[in-house]
Amino acid sequence: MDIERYGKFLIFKFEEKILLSHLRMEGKYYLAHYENSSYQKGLTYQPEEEDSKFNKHVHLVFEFTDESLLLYHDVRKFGRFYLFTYNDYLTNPRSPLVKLGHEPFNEKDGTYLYSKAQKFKKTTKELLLDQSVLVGIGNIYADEICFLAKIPPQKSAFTLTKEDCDLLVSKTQEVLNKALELGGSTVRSYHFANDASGRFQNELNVYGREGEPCYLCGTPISKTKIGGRGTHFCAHCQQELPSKKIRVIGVTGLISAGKSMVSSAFQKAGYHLVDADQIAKDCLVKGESCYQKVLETFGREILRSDGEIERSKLREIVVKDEVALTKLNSLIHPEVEAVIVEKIKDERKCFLLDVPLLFEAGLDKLCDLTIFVNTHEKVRRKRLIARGTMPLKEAAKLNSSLLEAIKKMAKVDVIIDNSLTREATDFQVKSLIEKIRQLNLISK
DNA sequence: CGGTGAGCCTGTTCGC
DNA sequence: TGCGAACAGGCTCACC
Ligand SMILES: [Zn+2]
Repeated sequence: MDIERYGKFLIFKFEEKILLSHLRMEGKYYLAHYENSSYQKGLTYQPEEEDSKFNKHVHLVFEFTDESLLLYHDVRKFGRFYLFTYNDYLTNPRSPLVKLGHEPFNEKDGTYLYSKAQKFKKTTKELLLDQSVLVGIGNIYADEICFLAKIPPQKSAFTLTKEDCDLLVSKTQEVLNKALELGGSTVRSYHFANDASGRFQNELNVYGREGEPCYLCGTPISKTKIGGRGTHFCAHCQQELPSKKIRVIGVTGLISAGKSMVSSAFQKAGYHLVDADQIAKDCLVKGESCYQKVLETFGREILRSDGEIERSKLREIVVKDEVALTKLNSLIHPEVEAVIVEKIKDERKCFLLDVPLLFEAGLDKLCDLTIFVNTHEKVRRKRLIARGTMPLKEAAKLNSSLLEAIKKMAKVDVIIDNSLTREATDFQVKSLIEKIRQLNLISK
């Protein structure tokens, strides 16, 4: 006998009949055998123990010719069964299969989802949960998909772009594949002896994490109700872009987080790069704006024989002396800012400001949009979980630069996560650029 | 018509 | 410790 699956339905192909089975919330199947059966795999089913904790929820027992049993167990009795023939189970209007949408694994991109989204009156999350659009996405996974796609679950589905839908489809595949691989998500323990439970619950970014810090930005995860379902999201990571025209973009992030990759992608898209580090260097050249002031403050011992400032000496002083660092910054930052303001004057051009200390120097106020390039957070999280410690408790042990990073991330408009592959980062950047392009077209 | 909420069920958890 | 209320992974249908 054959068993197939379509969406959340199991299709039992008996000799003459088709039985459709939907487990709803808590339905489960157990392989079993009677006590003195020749078949010995699975658990021993003793129907005479009617009131046992387990048996009282067994509502159906399939007896097969090899004496194996299949028990249908469902605490809440939400599960449903439908009986059809081979002739009509795919076509009978009463068959739940006829209303089902596409299998997400077969989607090559977001074209189909986009076509559905445009006619959809409700939110993005409800679009994902609607089995007549895509099959197999439940409440946990809808939240996780929205999080990974950085789309607010409450966003009206018809406002989704084609790129949003591309991203949603690819994240759907990612989430469902991973969940299948790990045996699903066991979020409540209705499990009995010998029950295998899933492990995907350990991978959840938002579901069931209300009030806990977002793994990407540290913002406490929010919980609301959408379509009557508990809905979890990061109010910071899953934000819409500001609705003004975006001409000047500031990018920041820890050293070697991958900022250069982001800026080169923006340059390819026609943005003019403004490199604050380079400007700061240029200011210190003999005869330039900061040269004299820095010399007056730090003395002639920072000079090389040719009269130029030796930057490594300056760094040495500043690294161990916080007062000196503040002083140096107060000399350089206004100059850098003045140069940047001058450079971005041309209203017809778009600019990308690469500024390591974007917020510290107050340069975020020049930007229509700010981006933080984040890295290694996932790796950190994996380590924490592997050690069996709570991310929350460990938060205090984070090194200061990471703490700074998290503070910055809470201020920033967009976070690009560069912890995974180059391709993954590239995709985020490309879809961001496309989003900004669309936005600017509308707001013109 | 669209959107909301009740209903189906039982068990667990949380606050008083 | 007891006790009631809220809540739970899904989906349908009545009602406003
Ligand atoms: Zn976040």
